[in-house]
Amino acid sequence: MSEPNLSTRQLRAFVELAELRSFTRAAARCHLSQPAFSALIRSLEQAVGARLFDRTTRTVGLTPEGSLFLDGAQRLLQDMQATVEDLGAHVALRRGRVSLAALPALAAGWLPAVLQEFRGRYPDIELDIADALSEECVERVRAGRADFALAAVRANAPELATEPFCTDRFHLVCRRDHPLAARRRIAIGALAGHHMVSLARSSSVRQLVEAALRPLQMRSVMELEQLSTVAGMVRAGLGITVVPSLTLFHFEHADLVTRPLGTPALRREIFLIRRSDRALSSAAQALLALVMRRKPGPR
Amino acid sequence: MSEPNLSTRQLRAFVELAELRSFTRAAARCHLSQPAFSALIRSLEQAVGARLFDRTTRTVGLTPEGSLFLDGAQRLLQDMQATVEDLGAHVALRRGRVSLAALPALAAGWLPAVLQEFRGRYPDIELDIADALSEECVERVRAGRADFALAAVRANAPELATEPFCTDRFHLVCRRDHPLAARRRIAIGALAGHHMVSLARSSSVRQLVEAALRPLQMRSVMELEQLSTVAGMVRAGLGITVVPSLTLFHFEHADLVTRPLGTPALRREIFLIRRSDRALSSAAQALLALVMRRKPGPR
DNA sequence: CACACTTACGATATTCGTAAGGATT
DNA sequence: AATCCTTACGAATATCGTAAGTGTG
Repeated sequence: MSEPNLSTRQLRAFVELAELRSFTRAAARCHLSQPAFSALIRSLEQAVGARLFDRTTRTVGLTPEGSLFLDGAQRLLQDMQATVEDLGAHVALRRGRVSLAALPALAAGWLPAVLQEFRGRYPDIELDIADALSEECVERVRAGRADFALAAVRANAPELATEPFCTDRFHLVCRRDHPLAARRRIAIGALAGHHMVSLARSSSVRQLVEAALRPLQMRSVMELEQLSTVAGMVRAGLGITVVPSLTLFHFEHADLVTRPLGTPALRREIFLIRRSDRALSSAAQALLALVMRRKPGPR
Repeated sequence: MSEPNLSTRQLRAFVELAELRSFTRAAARCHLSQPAFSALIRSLEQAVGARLFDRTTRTVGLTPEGSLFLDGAQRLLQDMQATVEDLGAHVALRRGRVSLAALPALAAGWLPAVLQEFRGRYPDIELDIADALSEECVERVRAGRADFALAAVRANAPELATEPFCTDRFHLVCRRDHPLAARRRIAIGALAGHHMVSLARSSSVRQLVEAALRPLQMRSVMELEQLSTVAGMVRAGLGITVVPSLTLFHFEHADLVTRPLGTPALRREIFLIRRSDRALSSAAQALLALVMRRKPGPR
């Protein structure tokens, strides 16, 4: 009853014929022989159940019903073209949106250069970046608010997939004039007895550091929130600290030195979290590809 | 480049699959075998140049691009259906508009019953009726402001076609106590010497009456605009008048009698005027058919 | 008779359904 | 093993182009 089977070819043929008022010329524009074009128009008229053209052998003109249909046909063609082009723009990465959640350590130090390259390549794709702690990163992916995430924990929800992304070595940071600064590699035990400046106990870095140092205990524990504060403390000679390599940019200062920690190396793992039940959009795929290609190497 | 050839079948298949998330069930709804349905979806994906579904063997879901396209596909289908239905409504005379221009004599006396029948049959078709003198009737058709017209003149424009519609006998109207009222048929010559009440010289009725009576001259000529005024004058005994039969309803009064005039009958012809270069809309065709069927017979 | 659309018809392409294949639960 | 989608393939259908037909100026 209400399921006419029309094709864009029919509609385009109709519009061309309405404008050119000549089967011969309209057929040429549609790259069809004139009889085939004639049949196409006939099939359209049959599909919509109305005679759309009055053909005398000498002249072709729209019927009143045809005039009525012309508006709709043009609108439909335009809408269809716009819809398909919009889709194409997304596929071709000329448009779109990608959302990424990442640990602040990654978001501040490593990510900006990646995003700059991404924006240079796909200037019209919107970037939605969240710097969040690992748990919130995972939650954002789970809730669909992020296409994928880089976090320091594995996801345990069934609809989420976790894969290793990179490893992050722990480093000792101390003043250049500190005794430990003389060594190139430092074993964990060497930290014993030194004053430590540390982040708040809730921070994942702190938890990982504590776990790595165990059973060593820290001396003069602090509860700082910001790594830049830690850096200030260390620079002032209040102690040493241990941080993952991705955060070392906070400590780039002439008075400070950084040394890899542990043999074998002490490290934490960063994971890539994504939904397993939903494909990534083209834009997200593109960002993911770039992220993987510019993955930080082991340092 | 920008001419994707989509069909409504593809769009409908796409929407069904997006909703049912099952090739098997969606194929059934589309009355297709499952492999044929699968091919249909594949052809759509190829046409728009994007993968729209993610198929694992166990589950089917839209890709992000597919979600994007779903809105457009649904909108397109709905618009197409509405457009075709609107066209169908016009063809089926459930909707539309017809414009008719007719002489006041026809518009007042004969037309109302015709329109009433038309409206009874096609209650939702808008009627645009103009009562106008013959020249304006023709002009309205020429300008496209009327689909067709009933007038007392032939059209001479090349894009207009004129065909006879009906003939309109002239009648004498006089008081019942007038000497002429005694006769059943009255020759033209019998009018000589009687006082005449007449319309303005510009009226077509007046011109036709004068031509018909020639070389007889009228006595006590008046310049009235309205036939109802003429009727009043005749009733008052100021004279007799001659009018075409279609206007006789103005003179239906107990004191008045009407008599056919002339042997052979004195008559004017009413013509149907329409454009020859443009077809009539379905609504106009329907009204025309009814008008022809209820054509006034010779009286 | 020249032009423009329609009809006729054989050739080509597309689309269909059945049957077999492959992957996942 | 059962389910679901894809691939394979012969058959039915649709569409195409050439050529002949028809009506009009």
